[in-house]
Parts: sequence; C-alpha cells; structure tokens
Amino acid sequence: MTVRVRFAPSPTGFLHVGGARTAVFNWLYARRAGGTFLLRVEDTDRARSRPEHTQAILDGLAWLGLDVDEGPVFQADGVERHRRDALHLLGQGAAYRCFCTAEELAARREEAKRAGSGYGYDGRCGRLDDAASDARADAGEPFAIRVRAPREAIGWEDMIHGPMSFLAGSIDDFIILRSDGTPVYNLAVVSDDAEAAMTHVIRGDDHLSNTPKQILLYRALGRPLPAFGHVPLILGSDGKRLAKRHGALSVLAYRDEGYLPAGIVNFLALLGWSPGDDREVFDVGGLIEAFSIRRVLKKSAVFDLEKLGWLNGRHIADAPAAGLSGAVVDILGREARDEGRDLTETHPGLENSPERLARIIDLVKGRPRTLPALARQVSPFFAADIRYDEDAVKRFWKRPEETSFHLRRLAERLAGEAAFRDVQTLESEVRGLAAELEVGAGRVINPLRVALMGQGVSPGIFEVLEAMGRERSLARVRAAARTLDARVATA
RNA sequence: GCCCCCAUCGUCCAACGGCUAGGACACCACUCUUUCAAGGUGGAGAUAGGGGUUCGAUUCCCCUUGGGGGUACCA
Repeated sequence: MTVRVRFAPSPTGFLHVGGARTAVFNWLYARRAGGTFLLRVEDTDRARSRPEHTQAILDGLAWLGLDVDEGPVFQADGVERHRRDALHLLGQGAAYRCFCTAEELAARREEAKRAGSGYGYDGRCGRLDDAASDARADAGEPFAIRVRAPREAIGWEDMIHGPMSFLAGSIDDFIILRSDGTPVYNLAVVSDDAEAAMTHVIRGDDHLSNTPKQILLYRALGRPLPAFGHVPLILGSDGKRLAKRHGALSVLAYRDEGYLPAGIVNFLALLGWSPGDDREVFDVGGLIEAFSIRRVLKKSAVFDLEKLGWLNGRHIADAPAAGLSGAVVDILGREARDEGRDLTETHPGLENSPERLARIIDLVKGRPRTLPALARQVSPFFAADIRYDEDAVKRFWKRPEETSFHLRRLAERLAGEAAFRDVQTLESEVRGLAAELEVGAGRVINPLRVALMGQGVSPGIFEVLEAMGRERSLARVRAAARTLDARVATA
C-alpha cells in the first residue's frame, strides 16, 4: 500500500514554524516512502478562517519547497459528507440525538467544576427511548448528535510514542453534529481522512487526546484505521508553547529576514529528530535520505534562533553563487529605492556583471548568516560611495592622523602596481610597508579593511584588494585618508 | 478536578542494561603575529529527586516533583 499523508492546517493565521515543522515531517515521510503528500485546509471554523490565510499557508509551503501532490482540498467542501456520516451513525444507533441546550450544558459543567468533579456529558439523552426522541425531533425541537462512547479503554500503537491507551470511561459522548447541522472537528477529520484514504496521520502532540475519539469514530463508521504519529510541540525560549510573543513566527517572516528555505527546513527537521549520528547540515535530498519517523523524539523542543542563524550561515556558504545573486540584487535594490535612488546609481554594474557578482559572492559568502548580511559584504565591491560603519571606525581608526599617513603611503606604494592580479604581490606590498613604517601588519591591515569595506568584517584583505581591483581600491584608500584628515581638522 | 504526554549540559541532538555520558549552537580562553559574523585548538557545562529490579541503570519499573497538552454545539 502506498503511503498517503496529509498536512491539515486551519487558515486562522499564517504558516508558523510549529505547523511548518509538522508539514516538514509529513513531507519527508511521504518523499522517503515515495508516497503522496496531501494538503487539506481545515476551514470549517467560518468565523476565524480567512482566504488570505489560506494563501499565506500555500505561499509558505511553496517557499519552503514542500511541494503538495494533492490538493489543497477544503474541509468545508465535505460538509455534506460529514453530515451524512453523522446521520448514518444516528441510523445505526452508534449515535443519538441530544436535546440538551448549550446553556444547560454550560451550567452543568460550571456546577461540576464548582463541586470539584469531572464534567463529561452524562449521557442522559442517550437513554431516551427512540419513540420519545423521534417525537421531540418531529415536534421541531433542535438537537445535536452525539456518539455513544464505548465503555472499554481505547488504545493504539503510536508511530512516535509507542503503545498509547486511554482509560475506559475517560471519553464521554461527544457531539459530532451541531444543532445547526454543521459537523464538529473530530467527525470532519475522520470523515475526510477516511475519504482521502490516508494511511498515516502525522500531527502535533496537541491532538493526542483527540485520537481515541477519532478511533472510535473510525470503528463506528467501519472505516480502516490509519497509523497515528504524534510529533512533539515546539516551545519558546521560556519553555512555554511557541506563541506570537516569542517573535517572528510566520515562515514568510523568516524569508523576509533573509533566511534560506533549505536552512529553515534543515533546522526544523533537527528539532525533535536526528539521523542518529553527528551530522547536522543537510540539503533537502540528504534529509529525505536520512529521515526516519522512528527517530523522532517524544520530547518537545525549544526553538533556538542562534542555532538557526548558524545553520543558515552554513547553507549560505554552501549555496552556489548563482542562487544567491538574485537576493543580493534585490536587497541592495530595495535599499537604494528606500533612499529614493536607483541601483544603477548606488551600485553601478551590479546588475549587468553576473560573473563578477558571482565571484564576489563566492569570496564573501562564508561568513554571513543571513541574506542581508551577505548583501552588506557584497555592497562595497560595487558601491559608488562608501559608508563607514560607526563601530569599525571607533575600533580601527583610533589614530586618525597616523592612519591617514599610513593610508597615503599605502596608496603611493600600491599605485606602483599596474594591475591587482596577484594576491601574493599585494600581500608583500602591504607587509613591506608595515615593515618600513616599523609597525605591526595589523596596524595597516585593519584600517585598510575599514577603508575598503567600510566595515570591520571581510574576507582576507589581500583577496579583497584583488577582487576590488586597482582603481576602486586606490580610490577607496585615498578617500579614507581624506575623511580622516577632515576628522583631524574638526577635532 | 479528571484524562493524556514528556523529562540527558543554558539550547538542539547522541549513548545494544556495560569504556572517563559524546557532538552541535551559544559562552570563555588561546590561535590564524589580519578583522569576525569565518576557520582551528582547548575549557567550563547535564542524566530532576527518591525508591526498586540487576553483578551493573541515562537506559527497565514505581512514586514524587516539574513542564506541556486536552477536558467546547473551537480547530
């Protein structure tokens, strides 16, 4: 039998990281098994469901690269079938009409709570004889439909938790069809999963206590049971269930902050799962190959932004330059527009020299953790004018007078080079100057880095000189000297 | 209240019932006499507590504690 799994979010919000991880596990399971991954939008809560949320979920999955084989199907489209299933159960005697009103039930629950006891439905309407029930229904009295919960314990073999069991009597006769004729969640899920022939239901731990209710519905309906697997929840740094206050939660927010889908998927997969050895950096293909639902933990995991950053950095470093250049152009272009300028103005040549851009990206991509950080490293190689980072200036341009002098001497010396083609030569020139000046090489190199990059971080400075080229490098060094002179004058 | 789940460094993961409890992120130090958001080396850092079972328990069982989920005519 081929594997059929589904991801079934409610369109009541965006695709958040918790949902995304459930989707990742389902998708990985399907891909690993050569099965089918279905998307079902559980939109039966009309009050909270919104079409734009459905779109956001679709966009989120697409961005992550979790391609859907079937669907999206919408739960609301199955309402007629849900109703038929409820009525079928009623006809079979596996369910009964309940004439208790919502108000009565709330009052009884309140009272039970006050008395400090449990408050499952007492089954009183289930004891009505058929004639009485029919008469009241015929008289037009509104009713909901409840299933008759079995008296024995309900258990199953969970793919993640192993043997699971709920005590006899711990499940009450719950409502499956409201008095307005609309189905309740547990019925809709079972009806839909059975209809779509799901073989495995992999979902969050929060559904653990729904499972026995659903199992009894499968049995009552005479439908084959899927295998269940309940993946642990993701917690915030305070150990509480991940919520909005823990920060950016929509996966698209991570996209906007410059994370790579491969980095997010890798990170999410590692939350509650490991291949069993020390490997941590995986591309998507590697994840599919290594994934096993048996190795998913029972324990909930805390979302650690630091580790996501590190992992994303690894993915940026591993990504081919061609796959990164579009993002760099976009980011720098957006920044230019924010200043009311144009990219051809702020970064001339960036868009029409793809080979040079690729070379620069390959040079700098080992360090940054996000796309904007990558763009910041690329920027100086194309920027029409340099901007000096406050902290870098404070740290490496501490002696403006001396540094200005050093930089001028360096410019003179480097100007003797016809072309900046050889990294070794460049290095010996810079070191030679430092020796001549009788200062440590770092005393020249660090200020030079700020002059060229405007930042305190860069690849090896000699590679930077070479990649930046003769004209631009000399211009930057001279401009830095002028800037420093101006500072001395105003000081 | 009742039902259910969970418990290894701060965090994410390892450890057929058997080496000194291992790796990663973060942190600290050193290093790359060139920066760090990169690399390398080293360091600190955990089996929640108590009982069992066993020659031997992170591992199996029980209790306690702690955390989480559910307990709707929400999904």
